Amino acid sequence: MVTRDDVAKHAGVSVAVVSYVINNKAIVKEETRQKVLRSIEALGYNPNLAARSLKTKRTNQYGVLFNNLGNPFETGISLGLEEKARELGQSLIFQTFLRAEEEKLKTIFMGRTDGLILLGQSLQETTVQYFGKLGLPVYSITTPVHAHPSVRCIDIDWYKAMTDLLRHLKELGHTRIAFMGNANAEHPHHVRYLQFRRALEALGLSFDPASLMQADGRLESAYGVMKSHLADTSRLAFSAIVCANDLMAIGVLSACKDRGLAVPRDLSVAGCENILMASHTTPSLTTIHYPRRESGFLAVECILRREGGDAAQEAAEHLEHKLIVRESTGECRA
Amino acid sequence: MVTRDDVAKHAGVSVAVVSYVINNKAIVKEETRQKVLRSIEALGYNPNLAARSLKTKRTNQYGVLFNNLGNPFETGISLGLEEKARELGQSLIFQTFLRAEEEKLKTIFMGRTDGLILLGQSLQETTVQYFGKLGLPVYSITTPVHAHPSVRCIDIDWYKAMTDLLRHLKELGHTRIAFMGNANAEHPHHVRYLQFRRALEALGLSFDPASLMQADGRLESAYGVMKSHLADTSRLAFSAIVCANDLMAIGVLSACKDRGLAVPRDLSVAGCENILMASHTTPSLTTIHYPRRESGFLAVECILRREGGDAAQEAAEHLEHKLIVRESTGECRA
DNA sequence: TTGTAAGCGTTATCAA
DNA sequence: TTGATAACGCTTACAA
Repeated sequence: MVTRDDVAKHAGVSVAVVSYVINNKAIVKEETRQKVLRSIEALGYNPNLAARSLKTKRTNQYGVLFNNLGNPFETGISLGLEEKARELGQSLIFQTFLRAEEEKLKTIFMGRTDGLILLGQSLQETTVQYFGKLGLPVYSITTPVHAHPSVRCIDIDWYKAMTDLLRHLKELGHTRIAFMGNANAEHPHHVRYLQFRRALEALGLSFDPASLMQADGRLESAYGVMKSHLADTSRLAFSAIVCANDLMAIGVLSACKDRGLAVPRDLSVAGCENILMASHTTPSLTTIHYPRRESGFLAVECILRREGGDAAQEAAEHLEHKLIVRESTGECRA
Repeated sequence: MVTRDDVAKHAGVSVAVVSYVINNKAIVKEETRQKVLRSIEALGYNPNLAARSLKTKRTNQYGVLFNNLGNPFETGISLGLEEKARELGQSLIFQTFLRAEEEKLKTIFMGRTDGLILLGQSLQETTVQYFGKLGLPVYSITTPVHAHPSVRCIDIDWYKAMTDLLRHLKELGHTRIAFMGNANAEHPHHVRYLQFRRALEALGLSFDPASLMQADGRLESAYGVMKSHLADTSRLAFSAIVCANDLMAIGVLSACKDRGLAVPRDLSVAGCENILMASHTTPSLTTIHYPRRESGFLAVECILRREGGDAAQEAAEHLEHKLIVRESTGECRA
């Protein structure tokens, strides 16, 4: 390996000067600077990042915890994260978050990371404190970590989003609207459920608890839940269903197809997130667009500047959702 | 930050002993070992990974270069990589590969990586040599880097896979079969195209050059190409089409739907890879299953053991594809 | 079985 | 404007 010492020797200067040149300290005489640069080029030298990190206490690496990269929603955010990180000269370490291995995070990231970005997880008290003590900022996309105000959250305004979607359904004549998703407090979809309920109420519609379809976010899960629901029920208690994400909506579509239910004639189906597939299903899916790339951008920008909560929150307010009306929602005929 | 020195002081031993304990050197007396462990626990100590890397020249990190994580195929492989890496205590740095920034890889990964895993890219001569000189192994999934035998490639046997698929189509009576994909030599789909042609020939079928539909792998691209092809053509010159990946096949399905072409009645459509969506389109998609997770496993296992080419190649031969017949292919009626 | 001390490749302080 | 040199936190001979 070519080290800075080799460069110094080759250029006939001291090791310090090489450092100065690399780090663009202005003090170096242009002539020596060129000499050093030529040596760097000639030897093919690249600074050892581990050594630099050790000295500077800065890694230019961030840990990204995801639940399931197979979910195009998380993937979309990751793409935004990666793009912005690269632009700003930062690297990302991607890891599946496993609750059982939360403790390991401390070990894995020690001295290797300048902060953490969560894609919907809720860390434990002690973990957050640990990183806080180390001065490592933690940002969360989509899921507020209520217990820890130090963890900043980046998300769209789900109340507004749900209001847009429900108003659309109401205008089509729907009054009995179901919800599919995981409504438990620890789940990332909890916020969506809560705001769905709030928006529903604000529009003067009531919610039948029996119309809460618990599914875990995966397509197969939604498919299974809907299929057995349709098997058990002679007549649906709702004319429209809002799914916490598009994957589940697609699962619902599949189940309806299997059971001979026509969408949107017999049932209107809406998703959230607007993943690519949402526009290529049959029928195509009405959904709420979530600015995934932009939220990734924002997270990296904020964490790099270590901006306090206010700035992040303010920026997050500019994260705009958008109602996308397609074929899967139609007039209520029931 | 708590360092090893703090632990040593707290436990009343020398720094070396702390290291011995951490690295499980057997020589430490059980009593002192416990004492040290208690101190580690009490202080909440975790070894600084940058410092360790600097000393040991081992990072337990691997760089993963992808083209587009938005593609579920790459995502699937990444999930396999991540799962196995975590199991083996390794971390992954994910980066989009940009040809224009290939040079930067040397800088970004210097001293921070034990090797590179490519998801379909072809690195330049100099880059490969650079990493070779550093002793960093490079593995490629799906795309052989012909110029560099040192870069090991992990892939399924596309000749066999295409033969299975084409035999299926032939049995349905198809003789005029189109191909959609990027057939250029540098593109990851090139292998699929080549083996498609070989398999076609081996089955005694001929290929009409006009039936090569160039699309870049994305759904939208395929959709556009197919749509304009259908607009320009009064009568299709083929009765079946094989797409180099499922995304494009889904785009073709969309285009057919838009143009009022019934699949598989008017046209049989097949994809490759068997992504999740392939079983949820209308009609569902006939395709070749690619063991994405397994190929990710294999890549990490091989790169960790720094296994030579033969072992990797042999292992890769156990990577089994599988023909999945669904609704999108049917009897030839033309 | 434990301790001392020399590095790993940097950065940064302080003199020169 | 440059050059010594002391860290950074760790591993690992080698000595004790």
